[in-house]
Amino acid sequence: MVNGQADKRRAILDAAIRVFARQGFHSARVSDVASEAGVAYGLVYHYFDSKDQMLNELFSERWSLLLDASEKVQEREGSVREKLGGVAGFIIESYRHDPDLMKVIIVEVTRAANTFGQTHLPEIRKAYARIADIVEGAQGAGTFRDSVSPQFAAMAFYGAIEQVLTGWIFGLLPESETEYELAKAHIVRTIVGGLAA
Amino acid sequence: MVNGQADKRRAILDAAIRVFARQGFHSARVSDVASEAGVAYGLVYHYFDSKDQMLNELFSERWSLLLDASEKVQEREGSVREKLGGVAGFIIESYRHDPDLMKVIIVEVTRAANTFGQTHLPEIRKAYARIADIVEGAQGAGTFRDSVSPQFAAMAFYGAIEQVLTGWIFGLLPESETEYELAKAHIVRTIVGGLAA
Amino acid sequence: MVNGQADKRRAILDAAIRVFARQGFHSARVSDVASEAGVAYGLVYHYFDSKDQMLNELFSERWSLLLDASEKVQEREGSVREKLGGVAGFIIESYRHDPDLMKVIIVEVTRAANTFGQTHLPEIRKAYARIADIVEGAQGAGTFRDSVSPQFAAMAFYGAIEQVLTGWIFGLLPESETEYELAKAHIVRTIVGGLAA
Amino acid sequence: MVNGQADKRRAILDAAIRVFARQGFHSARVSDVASEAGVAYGLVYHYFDSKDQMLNELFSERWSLLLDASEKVQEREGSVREKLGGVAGFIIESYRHDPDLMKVIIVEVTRAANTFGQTHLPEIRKAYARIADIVEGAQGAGTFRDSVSPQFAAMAFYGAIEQVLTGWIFGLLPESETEYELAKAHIVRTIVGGLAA
DNA sequence: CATGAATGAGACTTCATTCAT
DNA sequence: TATGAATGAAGTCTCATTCAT
Repeated sequence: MVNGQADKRRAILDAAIRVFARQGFHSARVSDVASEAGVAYGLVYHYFDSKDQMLNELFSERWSLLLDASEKVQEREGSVREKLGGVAGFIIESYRHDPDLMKVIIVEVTRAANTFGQTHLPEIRKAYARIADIVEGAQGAGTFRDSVSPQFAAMAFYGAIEQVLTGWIFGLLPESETEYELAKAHIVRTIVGGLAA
Repeated sequence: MVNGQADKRRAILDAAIRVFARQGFHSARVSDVASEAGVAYGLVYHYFDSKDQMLNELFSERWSLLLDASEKVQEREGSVREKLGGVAGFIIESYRHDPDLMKVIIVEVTRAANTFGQTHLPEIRKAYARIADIVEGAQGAGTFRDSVSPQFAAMAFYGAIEQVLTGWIFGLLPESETEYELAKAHIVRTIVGGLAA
Repeated sequence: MVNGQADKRRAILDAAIRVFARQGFHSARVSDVASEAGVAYGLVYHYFDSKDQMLNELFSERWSLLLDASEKVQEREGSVREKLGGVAGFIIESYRHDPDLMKVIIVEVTRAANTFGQTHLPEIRKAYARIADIVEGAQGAGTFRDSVSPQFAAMAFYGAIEQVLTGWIFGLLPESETEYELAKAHIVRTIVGGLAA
Repeated sequence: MVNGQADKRRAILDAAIRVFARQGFHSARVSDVASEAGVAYGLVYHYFDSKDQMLNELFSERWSLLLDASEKVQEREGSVREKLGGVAGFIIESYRHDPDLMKVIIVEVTRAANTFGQTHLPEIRKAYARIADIVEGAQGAGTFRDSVSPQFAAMAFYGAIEQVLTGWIFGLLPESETEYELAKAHIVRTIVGGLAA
């Protein structure tokens, strides 16, 4: 069975997503992941070196998609709004597609300033840089005012998105297919055009 | 000596801030806090019931100040910009005053969706509500367009601020007295007026 | 292929010698043995019941040769010196022929007072008895003084040899073809004639 | 209670000696040591960093005494026989005083070519060097023939002693106060004067 | 014969918390 | 108040062994 191997590995990783999302990485025991996946304890260690490695892999797997998407968005022709909309859209789609995974990534990696955040800082930084590039382009073209640095703007933009996801995660913002679509537009409009009437 | 007591308690709390900021809450041992404070192991348990309680206290202590400030800002006369500027200003001043504490609050509580985040959700929610109130007021007055919900706008605004702090924490944004001042203005201008020229 | 079977089995056993010698029995994993032998994990268990059994077999295989040799030496005509020289010679030749195997035998069995040492005590005891018999014969013939018991003398003699091997194993004594030959003579001369001038 | 601390630490170390001697280091669980000492599991780790450290300390503690004794013996005036007798005597007395400890040292360290043996090789080597020095002195004085190297002679001498201890440990040689005394004399006589009549 | 995925008991180590002094 | 020894539950990781293919 050629997929038997890959399937179990995937099953463990998927179980890890659910367990990490539910209990948090630190409170999640490896045995929780194993039983969630319906496999024996030791099999987890057959496929992964450590509990940490699972989280690392989960993060990198998803984050590299985000980086690829940001890359493409930036290279494509289009207005700033379209480009920033592409980035926001991808992140929100990622959440829509697998909210647990995005929760884990945000809560355990992106904001975990000490352990995993530090480990993946280069990858994280790259994503911010992509956004900053977009802003910088718009400033060069005169579409954006240049009173704020591109890096600052990138942080504000990304932070706004992440916090909306956090709102959904914590149950502070209403969640629905419509809301997801609205959010994409709203985020960009808020950051680009501002809240002012 | 009536202050001897208070001093030791304070010393432990302050040590906890430094240790939690440096190592993260989970990696920090109670003994680390004790030795950072220069007191004996067991004394921590004389003043606090548990390791968790220290973090809870640290959070609530600071967060209540934020709530108070938001309250006052809202009640005071002034433009939306001034009000939002007041909130952003208070948060950034909090970071300027004690970066370690704000780091701990953001990393370990505000974004920790499972444990402490859940515990303090009511308090956290209250802060978001204050911001939403300000937005709602501006929408009622016609100063803000009402295409986005006040709650959504509040999240975007707060998220932008928090991410700027995160940028400082991670060393992704330049940090200086000037930068702090600029940030206050930039955040409000970005969210209220947008990035567009 | 009747030898295909035997070959794989032998390959595993030989690999075990190298791995046990390199890492020690306890630190050696069955998978280490398998990969050293270039066979699959489970095949080890096709040929052997357990990890222990490999060591047991390794020991018994070699030790029985030593017992046979001691037997023959004892029965043969000759002086005590020649007989003891025969025993010492055989042990040193064993080391010369396969140092890893002798290292494993000495380190993991002969001196392992609790586990394998106990298991193989009867076989080990037999070897000491052969040496004691030789000494006893010499004492009966008046060639050796009888102030020490044959058992005691046997231990001293065997211990001297084993420690010389240990010296080679640990790199404490120089090792070369010449040294091996010298050692054979020196050991016997030292024990029989003493160090005194 | 000023000795309370030291007592518990000692008790654990002493318990470790008994447990390691009985079950062997690898088969001994830390919990076995703790319950043998009558203390809680965790207290072992209050006093020692690891299971290994206990063995290391046990070894070094005793071995340094042996080194000191060898040092003194060598410096003292006296014949070679007296000097070698001093060394053999000290080792045998060590065994008489605490057979379990000597068993552990020999079985788990002195002959454990891989882990602990390697760790303590410098200390072990020093002891052999002391004996070699004595032999060298006797060869220089013409008391000993110089056909064997001092190092070789030292190994043979030390090996003979250690094997006698091994004989006691394994129950292969009779053990009694008288036997201990006899052994001291016999070992030296055997190595110095030889077995020949 | 051969493979290597799957199992699960076992052991070390950590560390929050308690307690005697 | 203050100390730090003492407790023991909990969790990660290892690895011998089994088993389905």
